[in-house]
Amino acid sequence: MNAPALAAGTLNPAQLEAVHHLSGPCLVLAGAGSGKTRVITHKIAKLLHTGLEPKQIAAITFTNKAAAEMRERARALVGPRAAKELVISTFHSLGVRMLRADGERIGLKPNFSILDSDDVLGVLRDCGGSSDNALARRWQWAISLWKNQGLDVDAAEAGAGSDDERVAARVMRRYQERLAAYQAVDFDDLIGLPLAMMQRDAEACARWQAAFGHVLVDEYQDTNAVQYALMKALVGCAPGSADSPPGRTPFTAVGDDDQSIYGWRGATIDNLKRLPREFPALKVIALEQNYRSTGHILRAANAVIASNPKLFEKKLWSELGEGEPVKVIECDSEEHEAERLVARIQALRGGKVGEGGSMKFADIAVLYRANHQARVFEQKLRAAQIPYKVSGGQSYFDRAEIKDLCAWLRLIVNNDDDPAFLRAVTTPKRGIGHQTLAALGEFAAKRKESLFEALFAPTLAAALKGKAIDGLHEFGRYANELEHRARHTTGSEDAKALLLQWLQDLRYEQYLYDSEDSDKLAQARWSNVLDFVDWIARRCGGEITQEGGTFESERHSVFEVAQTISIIISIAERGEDSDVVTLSTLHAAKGLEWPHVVLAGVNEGLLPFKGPETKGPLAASPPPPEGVESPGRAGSTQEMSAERLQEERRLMYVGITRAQRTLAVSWLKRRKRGRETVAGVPSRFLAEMKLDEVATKEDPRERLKRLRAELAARVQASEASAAKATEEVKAGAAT
DNA sequence: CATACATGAATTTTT
DNA sequence: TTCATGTATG
Repeated sequence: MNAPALAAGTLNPAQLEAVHHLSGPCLVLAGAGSGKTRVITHKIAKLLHTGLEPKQIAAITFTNKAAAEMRERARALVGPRAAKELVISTFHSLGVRMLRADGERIGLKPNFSILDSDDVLGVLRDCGGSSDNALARRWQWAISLWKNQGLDVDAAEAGAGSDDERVAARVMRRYQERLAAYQAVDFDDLIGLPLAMMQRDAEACARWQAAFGHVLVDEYQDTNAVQYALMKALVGCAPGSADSPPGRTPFTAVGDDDQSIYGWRGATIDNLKRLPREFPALKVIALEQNYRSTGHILRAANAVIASNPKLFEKKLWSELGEGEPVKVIECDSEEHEAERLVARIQALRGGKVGEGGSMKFADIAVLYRANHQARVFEQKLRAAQIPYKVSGGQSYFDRAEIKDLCAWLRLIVNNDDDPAFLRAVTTPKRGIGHQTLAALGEFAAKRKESLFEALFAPTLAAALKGKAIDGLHEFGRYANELEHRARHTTGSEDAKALLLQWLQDLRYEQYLYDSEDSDKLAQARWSNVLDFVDWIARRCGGEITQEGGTFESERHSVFEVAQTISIIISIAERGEDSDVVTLSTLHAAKGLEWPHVVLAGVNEGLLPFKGPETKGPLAASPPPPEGVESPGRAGSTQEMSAERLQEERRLMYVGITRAQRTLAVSWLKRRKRGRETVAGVPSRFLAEMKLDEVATKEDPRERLKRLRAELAARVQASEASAAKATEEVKAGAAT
């Protein structure tokens, strides 16, 4: 992917300018497919060349995947030694690094733990005294948005406009107290607390400002207010250092306002608007040559985005020729859409669409607005025996069995991590039930201690029955022992032995088989667990055997590895190289590209998305009074806000610009709405694409072929399922 | 009253 | 797909 059309090592004039502007603040407006990663990596190389140490260069991204990719690209340019030392990390990892080093200055123990969003949800349910998941999730969203805007509890409370918001603010106050008691932080704190630390502690602030000689920020348009503040603090705009500015650290922000699609989670384009004002010396460079798409595709993209107000003028062009016209596909229903799509994929495979010969499945992507749209496509692709993957499927680390084990690791790393304690103490079940834990919780709360600390209090005996106490003590002793061993076990071999022993102690495998009614599922989970063990063990270093020999790498204790666990990337998306069609949401597709792209469900209401009601985190707008019909139902009377519409338009723009060679856009003439089907309206964005040739109707011959293929697929599918069924019966009989 | 099953509805996502 | 709600049954 991202194959540059230029000869290796060559940059176009705009790219060169961006790379060579080293002395001051620089904003690179990188249009889609304009070679932005190239610019960043070349700039890193250039900075090294001018004498900066690798560890003085910070490149900040949003995802671990992007960071890994960037390091990889940099490695090709500057070699493995330098690449390894470059500080290429996400905002969050950088935050962790800062807090582990200096968190104590704001009262955070160095071994604080990081709550993932499920943990947070649990704590919030607890704090709010509600078992309603949906409600807790709204609180979670609201609190996260507040934090992303840099608001603390007091500010949130003061700004709360509705009753719902006041409740959320109250829950937030208790939530923050809990976090402090647990010595835990949530993901948003990983940005906010380092910022607070720099603002409150001049010494640490100066040290971090001196640490970097240049700061690069990728996907700058996705930054939120707090991330921007942290960036400014790092480059020397923090209040604490105003008296002695020895010159700010130069920085490079790279982004594209036309691809800003995360406003709903706190990203703000204000950060782009403010940059020229707050850094008058800012050099703005636009990258407008596109190396990805052909003329028809690019023209459609430009035409759509032209309807948005412009922050910076920018128009993409390419030298790749006109290519194929964009195709519009009209469909009778979602099923019909999926079938026509399958037909198209088969045609592409046969080399009948576009000029190219045999296409790989991996060259094709189907993009849509909302996850649930994938369902029909999956069904039809399976029926046609076309391999596919769905992006954004739940990550490896979301799986229950992995979370179980992570809870144990978190607990030994930070004994005060109560959510981890609760999960670990109950998995596997060891006869410690709700009663016991509730009593322990009350006891701990009274003493303002964590659950684990309370465990060994001599006075606990008064609150609990002897048997319960014994169970708890047994658990506590074991956790302590495990912690001790984890601290002193290094190297992958010993680590693996320790971890396997631990699983045996827990009888975890047995537990999986007991709690899962299908043995097959239990088996799959157990194999996940073993993968996890291997993965941790590998990170403990020591002798590693790889192709090409055996290496001695730096040794880490299991304890150290466990400390980093919640922030580390999931096991790389294995099987990424396999030849499968991609199904993805538009959001998840950002930054990726395919030779052939289909945008599905480009309907009014779906692509400029319009929910049943206007939504904010807490705007679960109360139902209108009896007899009053609220606007914005089936009839599209209620207009969405201009901001919202513009973000939807940018989403469309992102979708279009994912395509390299061919693009098809499909929409539904009829949509199901509850029980009845209603007429579908093509998205306004379709008209905005200003396509001149439109081939919308299904050709009768194509239709015949599709029907025949569909029939064959059904026969095949039923045969396959029959075969599978008999096999399962056989397998069942065997066991 | 609690559990089992069916039915329907569904923004977008990372850390 | 998942999640929550409603109905029917014990």
